[in-house]
Amino acid sequence: MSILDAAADVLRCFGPDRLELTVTDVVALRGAPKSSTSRLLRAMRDAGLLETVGDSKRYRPGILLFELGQSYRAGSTLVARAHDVVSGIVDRVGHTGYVSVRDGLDVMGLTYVAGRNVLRVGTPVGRRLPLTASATGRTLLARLEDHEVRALFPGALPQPSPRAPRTLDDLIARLDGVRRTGFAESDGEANPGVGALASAVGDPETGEAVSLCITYPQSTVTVAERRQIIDGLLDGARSIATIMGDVRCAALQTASRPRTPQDA
Amino acid sequence: MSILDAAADVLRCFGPDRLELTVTDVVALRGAPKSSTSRLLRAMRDAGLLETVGDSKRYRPGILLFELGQSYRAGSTLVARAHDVVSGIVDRVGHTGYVSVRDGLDVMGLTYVAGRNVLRVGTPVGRRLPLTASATGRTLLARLEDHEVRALFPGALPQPSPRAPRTLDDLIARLDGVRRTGFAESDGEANPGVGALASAVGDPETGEAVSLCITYPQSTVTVAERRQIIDGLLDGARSIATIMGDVRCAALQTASRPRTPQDA
DNA sequence: TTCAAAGTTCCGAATAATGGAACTGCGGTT
DNA sequence: AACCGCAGTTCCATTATTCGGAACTTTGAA
Repeated sequence: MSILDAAADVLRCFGPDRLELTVTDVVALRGAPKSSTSRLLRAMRDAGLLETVGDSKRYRPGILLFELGQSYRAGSTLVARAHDVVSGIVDRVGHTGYVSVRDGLDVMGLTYVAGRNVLRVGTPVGRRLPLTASATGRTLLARLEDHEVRALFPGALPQPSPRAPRTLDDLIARLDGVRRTGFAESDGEANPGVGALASAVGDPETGEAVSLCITYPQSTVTVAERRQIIDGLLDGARSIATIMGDVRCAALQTASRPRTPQDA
Repeated sequence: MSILDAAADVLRCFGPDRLELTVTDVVALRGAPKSSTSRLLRAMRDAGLLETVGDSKRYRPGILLFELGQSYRAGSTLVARAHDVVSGIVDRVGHTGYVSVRDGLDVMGLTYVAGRNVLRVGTPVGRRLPLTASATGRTLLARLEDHEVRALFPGALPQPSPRAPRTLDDLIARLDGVRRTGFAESDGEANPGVGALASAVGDPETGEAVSLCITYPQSTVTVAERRQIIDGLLDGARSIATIMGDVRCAALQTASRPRTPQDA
């Protein structure tokens, strides 16, 4: 194993729940000898990948990584366009929106637009959601072929919530719904009481795909608003798909005018 | 030079203007042999530090770095507190605010709160501003001893704008003003037509320090608003300083009631 | 098809990484 | 004060990686 892999491995030890790590923490998490770990962490600090908190002992990701994280977002015009669309919908309906991408079996929030409403859904930026149990995740899965989806889940489906799809066949059926209607809906799956509507677009050039999502406390959303959100998402996804030449965009399957509200 | 330093060096080649890089780009930027560079970039990709765009050729920072960048912010309760304070001021005055930290001779935006006003200042998150030519930078410099400031600038001062301090003595005089009044003001320095007010606090425990800043188009700010912003910043900085036990906070020097508006 | 530029692979030489053991520094305890 | 235990660091010979020049392959344009 190269020291680079080891370094990346160390970086992966950090997370929302592990913001700072000591040498022994990393030893416990990775099982590497402590001499190597001690040297590695110091080398990473000297290189600027990590910082020591205060004088010493505890390490955390360096500001260099923060800076690069920013350019990760900026690097994608697809993300920027999606963000603009979501932003417009948020302005109209007042609910919170965000843009996210698939990473492995999770979906990760990239950008966030706070709504005007008093009851707001917290920022999902940098947070992971299970791919199968979120509207946003299913819109991204719906862009894959069924056999690709099956290949992603060789074992049992993760079951983070009772309302999430239980079996692979269950999931595939819902993905089919997403492909027909152009959007996906979550009904308090990832967070109880929180609903979400989402639609995905991709850039065939680079292969990247993002999901546009609006979330809201389920108690506060009206039927008319739901309709408005769906229309906004579909129109937005469609316009981006047209610009980028994304033929796989599910929203394109949907005629621009009439649409039957149908679970997806 | 260890491969870790080389890798960090490569990461530093990315920036707002250089979102994607090829092997030859990196060769040109770092002067390293292209065989080594080719291998290095691939190793970094295999480790997950970089991603290749589309199928190949161009590299950009990986999602791992984005994720870590998020926890950089979340790791600091000081940043969170500062963000809350700034957020409150933004709610009251409608202008844009942000929280930033010093990194070398620059100041870097960490969080951003968009104002309600039509004329908004764009997001500075992940952006660098020169330390000497920004309100935010000078509040952070004012926390250092004069000799430490002199040590930071062995050569001539960077002169990004005609309104920025020209000489070291000039700068030190202004820092003294910051220490007395508790805040710093920028008068179209970093961006023409854009004013800013800032105040800094630190956490003596960890040694980290952040600057709270409100920016606005100079044409739209009234005298009363300016007063309101300054009061908000000073009160906020003072309350955080009290919680954290930061005796060096310049805002503490200022009595809670009367204050003479004075450039800083 | 040809060509130049960009990228990759190969190689021995040079360098850096490894992990066990010994060492240091720091609290807390007897 | 001396002792203990824990976290972290340093040392060392061994081992494995990395290095950069040159040769090779791929790419994209003419």
